[in-house]
Amino acid sequence: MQSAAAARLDAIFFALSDGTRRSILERLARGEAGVNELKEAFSITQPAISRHLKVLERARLIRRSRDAQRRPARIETHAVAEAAKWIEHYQQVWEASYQRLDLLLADELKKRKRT
Amino acid sequence: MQSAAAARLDAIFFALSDGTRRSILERLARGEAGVNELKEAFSITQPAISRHLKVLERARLIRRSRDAQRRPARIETHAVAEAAKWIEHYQQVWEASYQRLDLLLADELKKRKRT
DNA sequence: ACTTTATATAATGCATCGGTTATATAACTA
DNA sequence: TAGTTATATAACCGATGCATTATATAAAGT
Repeated sequence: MQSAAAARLDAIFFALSDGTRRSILERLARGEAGVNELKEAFSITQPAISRHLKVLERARLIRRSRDAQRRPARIETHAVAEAAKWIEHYQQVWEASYQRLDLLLADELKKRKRT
Repeated sequence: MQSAAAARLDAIFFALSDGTRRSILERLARGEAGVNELKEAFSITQPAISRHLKVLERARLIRRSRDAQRRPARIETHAVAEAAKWIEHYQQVWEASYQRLDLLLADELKKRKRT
């Protein structure tokens, strides 16, 4: 079984892998919105929007609240920060390895000059 | 039709949405590896590894080269930077909106104090 | 030429995606 | 209670995902 952290990253990156969902997030970053408002902005049906929101909710990229019949969605910042953290860590590991390689090559050059 | 940039982000985030693929990337961040070496590290079959590499290649998260029969994979840094950039931009937009909301609330408070 | 090694591809099975239409539910309104 | 509004859920469809096993290809070695 995967770790819980890995499963969360799965859900987050998967949610971000769809252009419509990223657009929804960008819309929500400017303020909360309900299903109907989003439906207008993206010309797909209401059920399609509801399902996208469910995916975003599963990844905890959004939270939903209640306002009479409306169930406005709003951004939850923690999840995307998790994704950012993974990327950052990954880049650091790569950077470290790249620098080691750099030294290795420099070393190799020195040896060749000597012989 | 989606923009080319959006399609690239789709591919990148999708590639990152699988734990095995992220692990492969982390392994590759420490140095190039061929299909067989990866197969040992992750207990899945060789065709499964080949397919994961294809997904990573499609997202341009890796490049492959040739070394006799081996086709070692290595990290390509540009793609993950694109993902990082989207996240950063998104966070900034959210931050801006959050600050506007802050001001709005502060304003609202002032009004209430006055009345 | 034959064998070995490394990898790719095809065929298959089962699950999930992303959209649709049709229908159900929940919350308010007259 | 009946009607309206906002959203959710179910059923379906065609496409795709991810794993498997079996087979093909590419490059070297003998």
